[in-house]
Amino acid sequence: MKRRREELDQLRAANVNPYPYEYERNATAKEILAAYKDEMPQWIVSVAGRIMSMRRMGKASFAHILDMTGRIQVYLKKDDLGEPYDHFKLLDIGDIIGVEGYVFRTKTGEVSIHAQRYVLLSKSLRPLPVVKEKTDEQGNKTTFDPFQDKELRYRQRYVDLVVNHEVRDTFIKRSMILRQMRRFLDEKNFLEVETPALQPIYGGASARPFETHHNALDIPLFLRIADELYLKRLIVGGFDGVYEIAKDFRNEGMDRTHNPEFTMMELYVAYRDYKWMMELVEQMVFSIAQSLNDSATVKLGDNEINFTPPWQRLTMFGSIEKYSSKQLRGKNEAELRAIAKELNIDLDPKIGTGKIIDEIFSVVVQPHLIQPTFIMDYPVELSPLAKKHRSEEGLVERFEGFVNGQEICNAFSELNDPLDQRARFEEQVKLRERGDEEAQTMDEDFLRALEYGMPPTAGLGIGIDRLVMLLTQQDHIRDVIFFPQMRSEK
RNA sequence: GAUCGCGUAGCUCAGCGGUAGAGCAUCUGCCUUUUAAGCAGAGGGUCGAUGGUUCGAGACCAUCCGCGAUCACCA
Repeated sequence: MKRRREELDQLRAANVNPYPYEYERNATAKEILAAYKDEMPQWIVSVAGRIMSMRRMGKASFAHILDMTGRIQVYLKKDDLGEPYDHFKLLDIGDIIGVEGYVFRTKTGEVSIHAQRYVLLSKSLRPLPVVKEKTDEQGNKTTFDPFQDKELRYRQRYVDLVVNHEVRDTFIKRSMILRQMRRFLDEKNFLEVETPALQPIYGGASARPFETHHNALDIPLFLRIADELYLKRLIVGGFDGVYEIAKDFRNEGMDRTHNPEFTMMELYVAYRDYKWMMELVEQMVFSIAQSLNDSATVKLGDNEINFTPPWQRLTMFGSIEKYSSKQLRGKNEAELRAIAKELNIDLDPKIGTGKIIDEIFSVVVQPHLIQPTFIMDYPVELSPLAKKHRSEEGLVERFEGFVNGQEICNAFSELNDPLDQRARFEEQVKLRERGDEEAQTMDEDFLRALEYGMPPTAGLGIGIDRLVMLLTQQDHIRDVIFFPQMRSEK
C-alpha cells in the first residue's frame, strides 16, 4: 500500500488526475467478444473496467480489464500512446481505467482492444488477490491461488465479487429471480405494498424477535418476523391482492439455511383458497426457473429437479403413512409418542401432538421430498393463523412446498373468523405462559380488523433466499446473501 | 449453546521443539502480439492475542478472539 501511495503521488506530479469524474463508454466486454468478426471494418470502442492482469513487455503491454459483463484484453503500445504509456507503468492490478481503441484479434487468437487512448479512472491503493486461470487445449479451466478464505470472502464481499466471477453470476441470478417473480405477480394485477418493519407487536410466525427501542415514543419495538398480519389488514381494507418482498428478522441460530435477516415474499389474494394458491406457486416457480435457465429443470447433486406443474400433492398424514406405514390420524399424544419411539425419534417431553406429528414428518418424510411436492392439511395446533379444514376435523387448510428435502413455501386458506382467531391466539398465549418463547402473541388490533370482516383469502410466504439457493445450486444461505451476518471484527 | 478442526507474507499454502519458507503478487533491469508471458536480481512477516512449559516455542499447554464443519435451537 505504501508503494501505491508513492505511485499516486508520482501520477499527480505528472499531472494525471487519479480520480476523475466520469467516463463515456460505448461497449462492454461481453458485447465486444460476442459481436466481433474478423472481416468487419475497423470498430472503435470505448470500455472501462478494473485491471485484473498485466503483461508488460517494455514498450508494449497487455492487460485484462474486467467490467460488469466480463473480461477483455487490451493492448497498449508506446508508439500509439506516447508519453501516457510511461504512466501506465505506475498502474497496478486493481486500478480502474477507461480504454478507447479498435478491436482486433491477437496472434494467439484472443479478441482484444488495441488502445489508442487510455485514462486512469480510479487508483487502487490496496492490492487485490491475484487469481490466475489457465485454459488448456480441451477448454478446461484451472484456477491458480483462488481467493477462497470464507471469512475474507464474506467480510470483504466486494473483493469476492471482483475476483470470483461465479459469485457475481449467482447474485445476478438472484436479481433475475426477483425480477421474474415481480413480473409474474404484477401481470396478475397484485399490488406490491410496504408494511412496517418496526412493529409494536410482532406476529405472523413462530420465532423470537429482535427488540429495539423508540426514543421519542419511549416504547419497545420489534423488528418484524413476518408481514402476515399487516398484509391481511390490507385485505380487510379492500385490496384484492397484495404482495410484499421484504426482510424479516428472527433472533435465532445461524446455519446453512438460516440467516438472522432474510428475504420473504408474502402474497394474499381475496376470494381464493389454498388449492388455488398451490397452482399459483407451481406456475410462478416454473416461470422463474424457465426465465432463469431456459429450462424447467435444475441439477442438484445427483438429482435433476423438474419444476413443471403439476407438482406431487400429499397430505401430511398420507405422506407419513407412505414413507413409514404409520397411521397417525386420530392418535392421542401417548400413542404418537409410542410411534415416535418405534421410529427412533427423540422428542422433547414438553411438546404437544401437533409438534410431535411435525417432528415425525420431518424425520420420516421430508428427506424424500426431492422433486417439488406440496404437503397439505396440517394439525390445527401448528397453524394458529390458518383456516379450519372444510371437511377434516382437527386440521387446517395449509400447505408447504418442498424441493430437495427443503421447505420453500408455506400457505393457507387464511383464517377470517374473528372468534376462532381469538380462540387460537388464546391457545398461543397459554403456550407462551408455559414457556414456549416462540408462541405467538395476542394482537388486538388485528382481531379488530378481522371483526370488521375479511373476505375468504389465500396467503403465501416464500423464502426467497432458499429459492435462490435451489435455483443457483448453492448449498449455503451465505452464498446467496451479499453481506451475511458475521461476528464483529476485532 | 455443544463438539471437533483451522488461524504462518497481499493471495494460496508448506514448516510441527533448534537461524521463518515456496509459488503467485510486489520492486529493479531487459523485452513492441503476451496470456499462469519470459529471463536475471531484490524486498517483504508482532507465525490471531495473552499467559505458561522449556536452555530454546510458529510448533507443546491454558485462556481468549475470529472462522469453518457437525449437532442443538430454528422454517
